[in-house]
Amino acid sequence: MDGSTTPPAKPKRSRPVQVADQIKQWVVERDLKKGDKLPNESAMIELFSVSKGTVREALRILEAQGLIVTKTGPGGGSIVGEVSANRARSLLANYFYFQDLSVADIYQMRRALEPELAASLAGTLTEDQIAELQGLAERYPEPAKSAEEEKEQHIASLVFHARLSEFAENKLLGFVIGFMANILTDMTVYRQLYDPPNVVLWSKGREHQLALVEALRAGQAEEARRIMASHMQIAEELMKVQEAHLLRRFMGD
Amino acid sequence: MDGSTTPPAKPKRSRPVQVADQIKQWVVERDLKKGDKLPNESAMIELFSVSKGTVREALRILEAQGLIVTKTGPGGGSIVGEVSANRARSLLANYFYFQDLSVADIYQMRRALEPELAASLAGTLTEDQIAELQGLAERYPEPAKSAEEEKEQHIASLVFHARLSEFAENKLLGFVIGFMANILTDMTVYRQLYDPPNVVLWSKGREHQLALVEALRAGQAEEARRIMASHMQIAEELMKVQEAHLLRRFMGD
DNA sequence: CCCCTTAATTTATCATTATAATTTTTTCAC
DNA sequence: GTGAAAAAATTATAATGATAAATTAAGGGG
Repeated sequence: MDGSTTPPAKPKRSRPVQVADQIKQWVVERDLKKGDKLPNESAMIELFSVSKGTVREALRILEAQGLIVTKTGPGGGSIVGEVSANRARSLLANYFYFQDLSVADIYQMRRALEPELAASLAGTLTEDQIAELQGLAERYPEPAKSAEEEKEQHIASLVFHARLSEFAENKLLGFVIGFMANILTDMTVYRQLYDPPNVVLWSKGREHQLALVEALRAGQAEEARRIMASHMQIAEELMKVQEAHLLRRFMGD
Repeated sequence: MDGSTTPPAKPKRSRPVQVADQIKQWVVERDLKKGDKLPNESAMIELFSVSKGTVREALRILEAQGLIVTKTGPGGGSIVGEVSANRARSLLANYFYFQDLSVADIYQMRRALEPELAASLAGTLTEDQIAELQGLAERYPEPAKSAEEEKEQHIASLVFHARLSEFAENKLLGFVIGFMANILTDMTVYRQLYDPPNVVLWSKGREHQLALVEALRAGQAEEARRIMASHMQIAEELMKVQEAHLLRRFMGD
């Protein structure tokens, strides 16, 4: 009798999910990298002894997670595809769709992280990167004349921060900051325009960004940290006027 | 009216992906909440004019993202299911699988965030929560006698931090800290045991946790922040001896 | 009233066929 | 020989139908 051969603890997992897990395992065991090929559909059908539909559902699962990319044609099939930052942000945004984040929550994080990023970036950027940041910071030399224009400027400012986060050597730090910039951009794009432009805050924000670029170029870590810290205060004041709850949408890809 | 209003710019998206997007839109438009039912398979086949296989692949995509849960039987079908923290962590871990995080990276984040969490938690916890934390902190009253035992203690300490993160009112802050605790736990479970127990560091770590619980109970935010900050220094020293690169695995669910 | 069996409903899986998209190979003009 | 167009081969994509499995509800003794 083979009564002791415990049928796995979770018979609840559907076959497509099981197959998806097997494929993942297959990839990890062989330490496959970004472009490496997986067996084609018919091979997987034999390999896992399941039907075509099941294999396809498994492949869609892995595709949804960003782990594979599938192409038709000769030499086609599925290949390992590293998860893009964009996809990771979308998937994470789905989680926070249900969590009721507030502007205050996001700024509590930004206050803690953005100065840290600024400090760790000081002196590590190439001249090209510095120039790009400077270009972003200088993009709107005049104060906003309308609420619409202020919105544009606000988004441009967030692009500055997003770009900065991509330069981070610490990928975790970079991802989290970029994710927040994304949320705030999203929120800004879809918000109602009811606030008059605040010229004073705009002006301070711009000065901060330019000063920050200088500090980064000069490799002054602590100065960069200090500037970013006050910049966060300004930015928070600009956002605080908006409603407290947000992110009631699914993000795109 | 039929759906011919959108033959959009991207014919590259496969039909299952398109259907998945349509379902998401369907859900968002109606502002459906956690347990709400979606149309069943055959209804969707009619609704979107696609085959059964296509609908099922779309459902697997949404399921993989944690957005729906599907059950068989009468009254079964798919329902909206809020994305669990666990699933979100898994999906994000897939991203960092390709990113080569180091222990130093994680601790740069922890140094910035854990003290902030501690401070914001001071005075906000119930007596039950405090008691639970104290129980976790007191779990190993004796220094580790073997490397194996130290590993257990280390993991217990991470459980303490993970639990703390769940109490956070700021869900973003809580998620990120919990995610890091997860990675470190994972890393600790699978690492080689080659370091002798470090009694001094262990002792300091334990004192920190107990003192932290006291500060949280007393509502002393700045004291809590200070304690957590030094605790992070200790913890980092304990981890630094391990290899710099990690997370070369897919996480479970 | 309770427990067991049966039925009804819905998803899960499999099998087969046809179609679409790509790439490779061949062919043919020059 | 070269190069471009046509044909063939390969692979995923999509549709359809049939059967299995799971779950709930209903019915029928006891």
